Amino acid sequence: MVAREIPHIVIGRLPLYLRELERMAGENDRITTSSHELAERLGISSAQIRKDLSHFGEFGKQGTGYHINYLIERLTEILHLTDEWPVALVGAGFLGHALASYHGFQRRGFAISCIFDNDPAKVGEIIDGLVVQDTTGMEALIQAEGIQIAILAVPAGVAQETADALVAAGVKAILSYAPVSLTVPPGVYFFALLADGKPLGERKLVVVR
Amino acid sequence: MVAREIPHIVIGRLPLYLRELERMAGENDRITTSSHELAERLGISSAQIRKDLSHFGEFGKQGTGYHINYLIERLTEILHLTDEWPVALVGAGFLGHALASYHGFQRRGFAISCIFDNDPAKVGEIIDGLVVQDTTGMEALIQAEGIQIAILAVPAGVAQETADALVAAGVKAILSYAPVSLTVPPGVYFFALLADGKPLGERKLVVVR
DNA sequence: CAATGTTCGTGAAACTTTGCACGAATGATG
DNA sequence: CATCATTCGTGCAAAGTTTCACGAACATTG
Repeated sequence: MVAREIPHIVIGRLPLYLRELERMAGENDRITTSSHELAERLGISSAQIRKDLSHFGEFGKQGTGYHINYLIERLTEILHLTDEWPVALVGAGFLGHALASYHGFQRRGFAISCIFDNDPAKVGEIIDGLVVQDTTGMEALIQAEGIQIAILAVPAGVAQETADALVAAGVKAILSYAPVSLTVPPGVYFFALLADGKPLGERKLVVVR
Repeated sequence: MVAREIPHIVIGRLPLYLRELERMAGENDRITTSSHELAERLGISSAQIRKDLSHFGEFGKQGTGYHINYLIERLTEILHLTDEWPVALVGAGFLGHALASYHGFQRRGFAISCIFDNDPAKVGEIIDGLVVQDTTGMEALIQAEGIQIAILAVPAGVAQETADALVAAGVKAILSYAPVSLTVPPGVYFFALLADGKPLGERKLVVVR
C-alpha cells in the first residue's frame, strides 16, 4: 500500500536494505531471501522490514519471501539511484585529491562536477579533468548550477564555516571528511541522498548511513 | 532528576550541545545562555534541551539560564571526555598518513596507539612515532589491548571485511573514512564516544554525529 | 491432494520520543 | 519591595515508531 506520507525514518533504512541485498546478490545461488534473513543480517526485526517495504508496495510473496534482484530494482527506483547528481568538492589538499581521483561515487550517480580551494597555489590546478576554482565564487556557482550535494575535505578549522557557506548556497547534503563534527540546520544531511517521488526541484534528500 | 535508564537518543544529543556550548564560550563576553538560545542555534526545541539535561541533574537557574562553562564541564564529565581512549588506525595509505599526523583527535582524549596495514611495503614504516603493523595480528592485538575505538582508512573494497574483523576483536566504535557505507551490528557505532557512568569494561559507547 | 510449514502484509497494541504548558525560582526595574 | 519579565524543570498529552500476532497465500512433503 503506497501511503501518502512516508516516514523519514523508513526512507532512511532503505539504503541499508539495498546494500545488504546487493551483498546477497553477490553470493552464489541466491535468488530469494526473506524478511527474517534480511533482519537477522542487519540486526533489526523482520516485522520492521516488512512494514517498511509495505509503504511502497507489495514486493514479496507469501511462502517464498522476496526476489532479491527484483527488490534491488524496486529500491533503486524508489531511492532514485538511477539519477545523476552533480557534486561539489571543497578542498583540494591531500584528501581532496584522493577523493577526486576516486570514482566510486560516480558508480552511484554522484559525479564531482566542480572543485574549490581557497589556496591560490591550488587554484587553476587540474585534477581529474576539472580546474580547481577559488572559493570566492563558490556560493554563486553552486547556486547557479543548482548543486545540492557537496563533499567537504577541508581542514578542521574552516570546516564549519565552509559547511555554513555551502548550506547558504543551497546545498542539501554534505559528506564531510573533515575530522570534526559539524552542525547543520535541520533539512540538511550528512551523507545523504535521494528522493521521495517529487519533481527534481523539490526533492527531499534523505540520509544514507 | 537522575533517572536509572537514560534514553540512548538523549545521550546522542549531548555532544551536539557540548559543541555548540564550546562555540558560545569562544564568543566574547558570553557567560550564560538559555535553553531557548541553544535550541535556536541547533534547530531543535528548547523543551527538548531542558528535558534532556534534566536526566542528569539540574544545571540551570530559573530566570538566568545555564552557565556556559559550568554546563560544558558537566557534559564533559557525563560524556567521559576527560578519559584517554586508545585508538587503532587501520590503513596506512594516503589518508591513514594524514590522520596519523593530525592531532585533533588527541585533544579530545583519542590517541592513535597503533597503526595497521596489510601492505608488506608499509609494514614496519614509522608514522608519527608508531610502527605500522601487519593486519595479520590485528585482532589479537586489539583484543589484548582492549581497544574499543578504531579509525578506518582502508580502500572501499576491504572496508566491510575490515570493519567486521574490528567488531569481532571487540571494537565498539568505528570512525570510517572509507568512501562506502558499512553495516555494523547494533551496539557498534560510527564515530562514537563515551560513557554513562559504568566501569570502564562495560561502558556503552554513544554516537556522536 | 491433504496436511504441514513458511512467509508476507497489516491492524492494533505497546512503547518511545517530542512538545506543550504551567508552577516556581530568579533577576531587573522603578 | 512590588511588579514584571525571564527561564528552568517537569507532568501530561500528542505524535511517532516498533513490535505483536494473525489471516491469507504459497511451497513442500508424503
